[in-house]
Amino acid sequence: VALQERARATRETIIAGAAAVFEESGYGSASLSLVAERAQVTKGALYFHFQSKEDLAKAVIEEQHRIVVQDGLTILQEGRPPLESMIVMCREFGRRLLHEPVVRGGIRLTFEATSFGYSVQGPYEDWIKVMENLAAQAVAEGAIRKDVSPEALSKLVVACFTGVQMVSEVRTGREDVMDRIRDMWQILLPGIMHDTSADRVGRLVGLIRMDHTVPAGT
Amino acid sequence: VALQERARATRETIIAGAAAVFEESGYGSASLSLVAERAQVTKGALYFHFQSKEDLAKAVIEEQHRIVVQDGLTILQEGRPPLESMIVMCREFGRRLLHEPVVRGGIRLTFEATSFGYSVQGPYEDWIKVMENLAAQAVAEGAIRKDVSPEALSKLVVACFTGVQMVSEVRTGREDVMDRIRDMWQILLPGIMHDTSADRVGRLVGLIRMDHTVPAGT
Amino acid sequence: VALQERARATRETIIAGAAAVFEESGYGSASLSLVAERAQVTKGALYFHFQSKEDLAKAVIEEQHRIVVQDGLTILQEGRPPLESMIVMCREFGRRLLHEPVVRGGIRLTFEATSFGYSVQGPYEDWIKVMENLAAQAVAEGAIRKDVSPEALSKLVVACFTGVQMVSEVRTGREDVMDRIRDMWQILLPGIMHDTSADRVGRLVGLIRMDHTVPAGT
Amino acid sequence: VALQERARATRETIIAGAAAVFEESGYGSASLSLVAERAQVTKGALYFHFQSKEDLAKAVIEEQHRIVVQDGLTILQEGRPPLESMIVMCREFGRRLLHEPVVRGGIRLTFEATSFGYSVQGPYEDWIKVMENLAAQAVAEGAIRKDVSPEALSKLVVACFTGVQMVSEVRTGREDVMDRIRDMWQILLPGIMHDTSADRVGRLVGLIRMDHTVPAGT
DNA sequence: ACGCTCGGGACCCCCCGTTATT
DNA sequence: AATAACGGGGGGTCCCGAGCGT
Repeated sequence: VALQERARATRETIIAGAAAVFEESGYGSASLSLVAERAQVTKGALYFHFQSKEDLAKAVIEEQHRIVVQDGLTILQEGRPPLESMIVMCREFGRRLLHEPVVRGGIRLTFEATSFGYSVQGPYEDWIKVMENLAAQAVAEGAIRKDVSPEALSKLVVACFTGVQMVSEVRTGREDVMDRIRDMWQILLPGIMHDTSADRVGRLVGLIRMDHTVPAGT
Repeated sequence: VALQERARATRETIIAGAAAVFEESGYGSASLSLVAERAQVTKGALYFHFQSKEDLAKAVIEEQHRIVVQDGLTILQEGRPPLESMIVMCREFGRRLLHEPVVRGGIRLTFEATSFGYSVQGPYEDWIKVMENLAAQAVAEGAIRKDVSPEALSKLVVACFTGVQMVSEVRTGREDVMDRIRDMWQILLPGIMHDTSADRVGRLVGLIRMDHTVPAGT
Repeated sequence: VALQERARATRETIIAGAAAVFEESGYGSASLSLVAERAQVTKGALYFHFQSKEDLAKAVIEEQHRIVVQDGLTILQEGRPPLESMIVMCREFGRRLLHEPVVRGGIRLTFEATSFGYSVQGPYEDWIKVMENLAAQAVAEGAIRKDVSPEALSKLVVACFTGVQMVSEVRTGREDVMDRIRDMWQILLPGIMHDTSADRVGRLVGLIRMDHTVPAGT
Repeated sequence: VALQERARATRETIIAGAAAVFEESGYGSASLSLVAERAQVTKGALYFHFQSKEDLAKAVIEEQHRIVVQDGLTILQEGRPPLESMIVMCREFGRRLLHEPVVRGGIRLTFEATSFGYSVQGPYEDWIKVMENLAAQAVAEGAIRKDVSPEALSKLVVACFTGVQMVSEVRTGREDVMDRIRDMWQILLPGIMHDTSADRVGRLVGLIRMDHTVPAGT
């Protein structure tokens, strides 16, 4: 098992290196030589753990998805009100994009998935589904107005978050991403909430702060 | 001058071919050989008009920007109410993404700009600025509520549109992009308008239909 | 004829530029684009005057040969003693190598003649023949000993000069070429002259000084 | 270690092929494809052993230098009189130029070193130094006259040999190189030796014959 | 006559993603 | 899992000619 343990560690090192290189260069422009160098591994090791460049890219995406899903589950288990959960999930995802290279690389690969043979529909459907459930609960609870379609809202939240994060990347290298996420909810909430008092909106928006601690574990 | 005319035509053919290839494969995985083949041009011609692959990618992005800016100017000249202009701009951009290969390719390249050496901040700032002006006018007019920040709103609209379009690409190959744009405004408008009556909101959202004709010229 | 005059000037400009580029890069690594740029001429002009890269290289060699032959004739017409003529010819060739780009380029091309299809035997035979005649005269005159073969001596002088100049190029960028030519004769003369008194040798060697004027015309 | 052995063999095969191609075409006109073909190796192998064309050219030069230096050491160890050693070294170098492709290629590259980024001063200084030591010893011994400068003589011998060999290459494809080397010493010796009797000179010049065996090993 | 614009293909060097062999 | 080697294009660009001005 000691060997297996070492293999697992190597594998993760490679994924981390690959994520970094893919994030910088994109799939097509990334070179496995550079990945090997970054991960302090020979190409032989690389090909021992992954069948191909595609395979490696998929592994990065999957690892990224795993991390984000794990974050989501943690939040769900905290038993917050559903609308609050939606907001906190965006916050945590934003944080991962700021600090977790694997997530950064995975996200870039997600939008280059046609460069290799990979469908990223699954992860998106997953995330939309989670948001839709929360939205429906929030409507049932009365936090969100009854004339708001949970389906349309969930899709919008996911899309809007995606765009906010990407435009932040392009404009500021994601420096302002947390601020933009807060602005997003600041504008979205008055359009969907039942009680649009500045107080209630402000309390929810206030959940998005940069000085919160990152949840432990990956 | 006949020569110059031929050269211009060749250049445009190449840009069109390049846009198509870049859209399919992304920057790094695109091959100039394929571009040449697609554009029915030899590498010699390609080399005559563009110094490098980077140069070609930049030309595609710039051509895309040119088209979109032109669309925006046309809309501004139609003298619509500002909020309506914002919505119509999104609609027209969406249409371009559906039907104009150069715009599709340019947009993909925009998000891979770190693969080659190019800053795409400019175009984004431009677009945000236009939106901000319109938003400020709409606030002044009374269409948008006074407690909505034109700055934050414009950034959100641009980011949200970006995300909507990208997620639509990933999920449905952009088949549902016009619907998602309509949903976006359907949810945004009640949060920012002064008069949120279903009637007023509905009339604005109704501007986004697929059966409108595309404005002539590129 | 005015046009022809312009053409001739252009042609010579091109040869000068080509010589410079060939000297720096060698035949194979030289690019006609760079030649055109150096000569401030378009590729069209270049191809009007020369059929091919080979053709251009040959033109440079021939121009170089023409210059050197012209120098030789001038020296012969000065009516010096034959051994003195041999020495002065080496001196003048050395000067050309220091100051005349066409000669520098031509010489480099001479030793890369197998890279393009060109035989440089002719120029060498010419030069050896001239030297052989002078050597024979010097023997007849009694300046050179009778047991020295004019044939062998002439070949050696040409070869030795060639080597001296090339090694000087490699070692010092030809900075010390005149000194090395003087050393060459300093060592050669005592082995071939009839009267090897330091005085006579010194007088001949003294002909090689850098402060002489270059013969006018090219 | 078996692997390393194979790699070493491959590397040497490549160098040999490269030397042959460089000799025929010169650096700039040589193609790595042809090198690979000649050496019966794929481009991948070539890239594995050498980083670039420049790198390959340098390796050829260095291998050539190694061979020649080795020859020189062998001769020094034979304990001949110094002047004889100088002559025998020229003879052996001449033989290498006739029969050893790596040396032929290396020498051509030496004079095209500005085509790639390489300084060949080192090898020349080395050789001059060796010759200078021998010349000084010969002067001390009384074989060479005291008024001959070892420094100037060594430079001339190296330069003269270089020229003799290059002119022989240009004029006869090096067919007559051994004869020209003999002529060179035939003319040089009477100018530098103490005892210029035909007997002594003839015995030394007689060392240069083509029917001697080549020293074993490379 | 002289020259330039534009484009045609053919490689070239590089190096990449991959596979044997050990 | 490291060493060694495989081929196949990758982007680039070179040499050159067709066609049009002047």
